Amino acid sequence: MLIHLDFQSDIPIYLQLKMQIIEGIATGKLKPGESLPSVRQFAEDLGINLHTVNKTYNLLKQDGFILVHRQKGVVVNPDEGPKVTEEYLTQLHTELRPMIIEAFCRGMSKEEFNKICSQIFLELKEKGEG
Amino acid sequence: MLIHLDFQSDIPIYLQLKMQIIEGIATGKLKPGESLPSVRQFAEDLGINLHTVNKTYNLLKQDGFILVHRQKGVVVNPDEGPKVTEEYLTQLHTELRPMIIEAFCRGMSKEEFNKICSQIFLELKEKGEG
DNA sequence: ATAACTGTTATATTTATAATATAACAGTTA
DNA sequence: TAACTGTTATATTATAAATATAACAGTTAT
Repeated sequence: MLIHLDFQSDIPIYLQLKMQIIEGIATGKLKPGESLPSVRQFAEDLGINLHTVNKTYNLLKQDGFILVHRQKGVVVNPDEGPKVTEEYLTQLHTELRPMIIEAFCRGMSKEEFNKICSQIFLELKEKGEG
Repeated sequence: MLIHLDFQSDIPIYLQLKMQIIEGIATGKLKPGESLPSVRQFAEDLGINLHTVNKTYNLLKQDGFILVHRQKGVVVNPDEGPKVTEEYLTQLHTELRPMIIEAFCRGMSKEEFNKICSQIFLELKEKGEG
């Protein structure tokens, strides 16, 4: 699993890492049941602190993307991953709203907006198949 | 212009204020050419610091949503507001990507995702007409 | 059993950002 | 002259991110 962290970004490292792991799962680079490095090994590989990786793992565990076995270590959820819950929909709506408000204000139509979203969806699908 | 700030939110106040002003412009509650309170007056009304309002105004000015005349004070851009620039599209894409990755990972189809976006668009349109 | 590993927890420190507090400057307006 | 405008500067407080060390409890392989 190849990770690239931007230390100059205003996005916290633990969130960058979380996103890229989710992307790995989404595109199939990380298969269900596949192991992830230990917090110490991953931290060393990425040149960051153990606690930063641990923070990321805790978030992913909380969302149901990964499981933490006392024996097997950290593993991509081998069963069904997290689904579209009510809680998630609320969060998604909260995050989308301000973005759409600005898009609307700039004169972007919902068709244009949806086109951009669809394109990102297709890119993910292609990565998953390719 | 009615503003509600959530001091418990993890979203910074200056961003909450920025979003709500843009929403006001989007929904027509703030008309082109309309005046906004001075930094001091607005800060007093909202119970926050002068500099927090100033930070918001500077961001809105930078994006072209408002103008700052030495005489007239702060005014909603009376001409055409900011449009869909290349820079904006890049930013939008960067913000949308992680959200769509998670949606995709949770098994949400692009049709479902677009439906949610469309609904938010329609809500804004209704507010603007109503 | 000893050693090396696992996630987890605790504590402390450094760094960066958000927000506030005062103060002042230059220009405008009544 | 007095009261306002945005702007700038400086300092302080509060919070979150990231790091540094250390330890604990359980597992695994030698």
